[in-house]
Amino acid sequence: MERYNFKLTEDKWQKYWLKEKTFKSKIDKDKEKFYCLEMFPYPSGKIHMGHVRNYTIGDVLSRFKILKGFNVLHPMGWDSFGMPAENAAKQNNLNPKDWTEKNIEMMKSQLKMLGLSIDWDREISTCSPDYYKHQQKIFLDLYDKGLVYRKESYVNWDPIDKTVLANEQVIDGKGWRSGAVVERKKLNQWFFKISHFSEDLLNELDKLNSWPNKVKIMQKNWIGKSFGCEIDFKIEGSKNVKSIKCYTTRPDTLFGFSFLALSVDHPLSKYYEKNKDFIEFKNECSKTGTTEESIAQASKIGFKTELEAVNPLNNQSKVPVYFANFVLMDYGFGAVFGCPAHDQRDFDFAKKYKLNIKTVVKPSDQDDDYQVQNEAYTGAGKLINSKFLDGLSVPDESINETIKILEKKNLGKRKTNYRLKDWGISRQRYWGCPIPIAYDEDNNVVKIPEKDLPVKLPDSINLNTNGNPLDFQKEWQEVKINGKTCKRETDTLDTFVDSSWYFLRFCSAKNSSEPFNIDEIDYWMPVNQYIGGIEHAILHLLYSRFFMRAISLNNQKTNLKEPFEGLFTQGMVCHQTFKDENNNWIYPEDVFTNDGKNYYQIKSPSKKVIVGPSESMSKSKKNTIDPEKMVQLYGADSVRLFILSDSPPEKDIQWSDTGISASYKFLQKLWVLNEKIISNKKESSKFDENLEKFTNQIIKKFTDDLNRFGFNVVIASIYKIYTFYNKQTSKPDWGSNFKKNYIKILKIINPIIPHFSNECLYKLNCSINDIEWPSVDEKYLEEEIFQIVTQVNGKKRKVFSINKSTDKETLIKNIKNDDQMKKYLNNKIIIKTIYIENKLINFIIQ
RNA sequence: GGGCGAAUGGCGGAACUGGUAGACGCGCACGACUCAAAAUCGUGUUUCGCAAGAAGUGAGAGUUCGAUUCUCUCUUCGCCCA
Repeated sequence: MERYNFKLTEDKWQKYWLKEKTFKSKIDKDKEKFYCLEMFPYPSGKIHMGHVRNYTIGDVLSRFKILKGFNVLHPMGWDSFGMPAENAAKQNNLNPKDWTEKNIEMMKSQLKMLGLSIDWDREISTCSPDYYKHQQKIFLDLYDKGLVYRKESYVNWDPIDKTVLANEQVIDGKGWRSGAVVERKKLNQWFFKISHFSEDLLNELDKLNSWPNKVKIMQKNWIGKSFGCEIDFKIEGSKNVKSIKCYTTRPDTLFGFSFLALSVDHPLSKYYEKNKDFIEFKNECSKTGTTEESIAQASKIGFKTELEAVNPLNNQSKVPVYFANFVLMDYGFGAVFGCPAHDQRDFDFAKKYKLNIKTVVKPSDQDDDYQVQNEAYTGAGKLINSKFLDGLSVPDESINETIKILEKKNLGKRKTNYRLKDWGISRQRYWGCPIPIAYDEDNNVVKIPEKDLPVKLPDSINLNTNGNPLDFQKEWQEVKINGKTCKRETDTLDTFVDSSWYFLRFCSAKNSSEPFNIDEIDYWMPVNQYIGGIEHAILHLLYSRFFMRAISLNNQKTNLKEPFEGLFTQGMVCHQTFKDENNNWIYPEDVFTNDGKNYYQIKSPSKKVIVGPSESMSKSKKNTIDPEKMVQLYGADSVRLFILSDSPPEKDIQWSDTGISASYKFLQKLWVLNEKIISNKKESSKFDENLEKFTNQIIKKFTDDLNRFGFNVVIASIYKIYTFYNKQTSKPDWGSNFKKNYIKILKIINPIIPHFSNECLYKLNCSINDIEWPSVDEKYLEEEIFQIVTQVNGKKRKVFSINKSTDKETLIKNIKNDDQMKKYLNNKIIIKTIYIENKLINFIIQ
């Protein structure tokens, strides 16, 4: 008997799939389509276990759907623009393109080792001009639709590296590389008008029934719809300024008004441009980053003007006007009214500048003389100290009533506001998609004509520059458009743009004349199942939803809004962490143990290793396991089996050595069983009903579990199958229906361990090319004998095996007469008998 | 600070709409094979108890004939946002 040689087998079937183009997808309108997509990887060098988990889940689903008769599209590509390439190239004096392409080759070969059912003919790479030329076309289309605009906006500026930083490069307000305190700097930048769809993006979330609730809630909060009021505050103390417009969600606290705060970019700031103190203040403000978090954490500072704002509900009350660092021009009108008693930020500000703090809301369990003490009260209650508003219940009634009054007096109006801001897409980087725009001598925007697309990145580039390398490419910048000499835009697009439409490109991957073909997206879209990490729950998914809407806007040919019908977010892959006595991380492969408790370093076995908690695999903690090594050691099918087996896919999974080796051993056992079955020459004429029942029931459960992503339970079923069939083959008579059922089993395990299953089927002379998902014969799902649980006062006492045809009265009579049950029931009055058919009887006694 | 989620043996986890808690795997124990070990195979494995039996799904309450599942309060942990 041969041992299972996974190397030969996996190699054989991978070559077969490649040669036969098994997973090539074509439009076939007679078949129901299924578009399965996993988030495409960034080509960072090698695949990691997170990829293995993500792509295994998608692969099992794809293969399952193929066997179920769907026309499956399962493509793969590379999210290949981005900073790591630029950084790596800088460090090693390489070209980002070469670095990226090398990584893609490496990762592609690693993905192929996993035996994924990918249609590689549709492979795309976002850094290729073949891809980004279409992206530039889409950019120009959106520009024509008015969904793209240019405005001055702040960026995070690293004053030492003299470069713009992405939000994630700002750590605790400092540049990740230089450690310098990050400043705000104003630049002209391009924006997508995502806010045009705020309401629609919010509303349509309800229709995404196959998305995790969690993700929908996160998006909803991100869009942040709020109801409030726009108020005009009368201003005194200046001839030039009559009023200031302000947005607030809490107009009901107007009687607690004690200051008005403006953004330093508020139009009013022009009157202070020459004021030395103001300039200094503005400089101080620019030292805070641009994220909401950094603004929230920065200490609140203000610059007092001589102006006073009048309370619209009480002309007698006038309060000072400040410029303050915590007010953003992007939100509302760049002006907020301060009510310190009921907003913590306002409270802090008022304390600092010794402003009036007047309580106007009291909690329901407090008296009317309630006073806010050490912190603002933001909860519900009743209005007090607010004259004609007194007694209104906070928040709903009070807000609505106040707005009504303000509207009646023409002092303000109801307004809906969104937290969602327009999407800034300019990046001051080389390794991204060039923005297809130029500027003429008068700095007017000129579109690059479609015939001149793509605007290619220059191949040779000096990356060791301060700021954007493209700014130093004078020759590249120069372009003639309609006879006029223009200068190209040197900013490139945010890489989130690349991934906002790649799912469309897969439908027409090789189409060189257009980004996608309408007939093709009509057939394949939407993506039926999208699979990826929760970290993309907000931005990537929201941007993609925006793109689909932007493309469909005023489009005669398509009105698709939602790109992803189903979404699944998988958990992370974790592993134990190890440290030496000097607190340095150690790789798991440099560690050994004899008892599973004490760990030592392989290089110096006398040195004990400190075992830390299991955390998500990361290079910095050195707790990574290399998938390629695992595949070489145990085979792809073992790796696939293990990565699905130990935890539900939406939760984190612990990588374990014993776990992977258990999967490996199990396949060996399964192989031995298969060999035994192949070499069996015994004939049987006796139909085995039990075998038929087991097989049908397990197929039913298997199918249901696969449909609901219960992979870990599916694998438990595979183990059960082994045990059953192993016992069956130990019997003298296996049953005349043995082989038929066994082949069904080999088919249902095919999506999970495809190489193994193919090889077994092949050895049994079964056709590999048109495997069908086995159907279930309903008549074997029903049992004639039922286990009926008998309880007394809800406590389980005995389990009876009962024939299904037994009627209720006889059943209860028989159970009451059972010797063991008599112990509990004799001399007791039965008050009530609960009978659940074929399941349970509960006697309630006194 | 806000939102969302989770908590079940020594460990990872299972239990569809409330109805036999602990499937399946790991680990462990014992046995078989072996001179021996590894590998492999078999049996057992929630806790207490010799047993009958009792307790038991983070803690406490509630609804119910019956709660891992539903409701409330609390504790701890995780994720996201701030």
